[in-house]
Amino acid sequence: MSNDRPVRVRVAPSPTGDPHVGTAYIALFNYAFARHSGGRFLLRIEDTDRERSTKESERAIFEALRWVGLTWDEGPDVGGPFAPYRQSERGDIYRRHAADLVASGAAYPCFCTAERLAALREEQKAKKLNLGYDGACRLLSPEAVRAALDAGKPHVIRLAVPREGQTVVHDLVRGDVVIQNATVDDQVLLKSDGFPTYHLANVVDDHVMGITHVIRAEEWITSTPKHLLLYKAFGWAPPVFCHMPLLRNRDKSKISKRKNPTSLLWYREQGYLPEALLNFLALMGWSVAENREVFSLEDMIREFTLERVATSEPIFDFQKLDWLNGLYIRALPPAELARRLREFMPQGRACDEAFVLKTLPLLQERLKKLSDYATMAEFFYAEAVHPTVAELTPKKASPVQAADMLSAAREALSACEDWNAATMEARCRAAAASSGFKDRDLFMALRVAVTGAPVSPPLFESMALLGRDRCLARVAAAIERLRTG
RNA sequence: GGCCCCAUCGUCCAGCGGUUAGGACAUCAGAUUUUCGAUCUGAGAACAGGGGUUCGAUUCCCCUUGGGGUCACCA
Repeated sequence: MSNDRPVRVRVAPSPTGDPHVGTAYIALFNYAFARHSGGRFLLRIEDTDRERSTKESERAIFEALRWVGLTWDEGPDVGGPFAPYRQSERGDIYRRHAADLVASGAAYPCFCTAERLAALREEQKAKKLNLGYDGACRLLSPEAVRAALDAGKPHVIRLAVPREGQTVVHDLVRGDVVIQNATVDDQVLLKSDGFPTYHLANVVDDHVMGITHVIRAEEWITSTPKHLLLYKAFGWAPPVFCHMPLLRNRDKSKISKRKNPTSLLWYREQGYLPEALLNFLALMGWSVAENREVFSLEDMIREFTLERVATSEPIFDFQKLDWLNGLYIRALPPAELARRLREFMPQGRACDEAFVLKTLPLLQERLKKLSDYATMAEFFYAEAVHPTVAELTPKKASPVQAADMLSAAREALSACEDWNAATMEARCRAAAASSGFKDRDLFMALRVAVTGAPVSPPLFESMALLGRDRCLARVAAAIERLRTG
C-alpha cells in the first residue's frame, strides 16, 4: 500500500457555482501534507459535467484558493509535466482507457435509455429492491453489441463489477472498510456525450499524474470500491486513501449553502482573514500534539501528519471562527491592517490610509471581521449623525435633562484650549459635577450626540480625532433636537 | 430502505487500559471601565445505552440507539 515515490497530491474541484469552503478545507490538508513531505500539490479541474461547468467558476476557484494562500505546483493555469490539468481537455485519454477496459471485458457498452433507467428505478423502489443498474446490457451477445454499435445507437460504457467477492478500502485514518462487490453498481464510466464520469477521469488522472495519496472528503468513501476495481482492471497500483470528515451545518447535515455560507467569496467579503480561516479549518479535523489552537500555515506544515486527522463530524462553528479572526486582526501590525481595510471603507468611499491608521488604536481590538470597520467607524467619516431624542436621552433622565447635560458639556468643551482627550475628559467631569449630573449620564448623552450611537470607541479619543468643529456642531445639533423634540 | 462512516462538555479538539477525564470557543460570575470591546480571575458543563474481554474500561470487541454519508449519463 505504501510506496516510496515522492508525494504527489491534488485537489480536484469541479467548476460549478461559487468556490466552496469545502474545497479550501480539503485543499488545506492536501497542501499541508505535500509541503510537509516535500511533495507536490496539484490543482486539477474536474469539468466533465458540461452542463454545469463554467469558466467563471473555474476562475473563481483559482482566485479563491490564491486568496487563502494555498498555491499549487501544477495546474491548468501554471502548467506542469502532466498538462493539461483540465479534464475537459483530456477526452482522448479517457476514451482510450475506456476502450481498453471494454476490450479486456472489464467494461461494456450499455444502450439503455434514460427512460428505461428511470422506469427501472421506479420498479425497484416500488418493490423495495436495492437501487442500481440491472446489468441488462451486460448480457448482450457480441453480435447484438456489434449491431447496435454499427447502427450508431447512443450508449454509455459501464464498469462490469464482479458479482462476487469483496473489495477492501484501506483508509489511512479509518482502517479497512470492507464492501461486498454485489452492493456496487455497474458504474457509468463514459457518458453518451463521450465525456467520462468522475469515476473514470479521476482514476485515470490520478494514476497518470502519479498521485500517491488521495485525500478527499468522506462522501467519496462508498464509491472508492469502484475506483479500486478500476485500478485493478487497469492493472495499476492504487494510491493511499484518506477520507476527511465532512464539514457540517448546525443540524449535522453536510454543509450546504441553504443552511450556511459556503462560498469563499462570502468569507472574503465579510472580512475574514485567510490565515484565520485556514487556522479554523485546520481545527475542524486535525490537531497538534500539545492541544494548540492558534497556529500559522507554516506551523501546520511543520507538524502535519495524516495520523492526527480526526474522523468525527465537525459542525462549522462561527463563534470560534469569529474569535480566531478577531485574534488575528488584533495581531496585525496597524499598517498592514489599514492596507487590508481598503475594501471595507464606510459607504464604499476611498481609503485614506493615513486617517485609517489614526482610527485603528480605537478600533483594532474591537474588530471581529474587517467588515465591522465600516459600521464601527462610520461616524468618523459621516458629515453628521442623526440620533433620535430617545437615543440622546440617558436612562432615567428626561430630554430636558439631556439637553442640559449637553449644554454643560458644550460649554466645557468650548473652553478647551487644547482639543485633546485628557483635557476634554477633565473639563467634562468638572462640568458634570458642577451641574449635578453623573459623569456616566453626561458621557452617554455626549457619546450619542457625537457618535450617533450608545456603543462606540472611547469617547474623548474619538472626539479628539473628529476635531473640534464637527464635535461642537454635533453637540449643538443634538441640543437643538432635544429642545425642539 | 440497502450499504458505508461516525459517536468525550452546547461546539471544536486532546485522551490511544489505571487521569481529580485536559484545552479552546461559547455561557455565567467577578475585576477593570465613560459605553462596547480587549484583558485578567473564577464557575458550571461530557465519556449515548447494554453486553462482553481484562485485576481494571472513556480507551479493545459485539449489539442497540442516535447522527451522517451514499445509492445519477453530478462531482
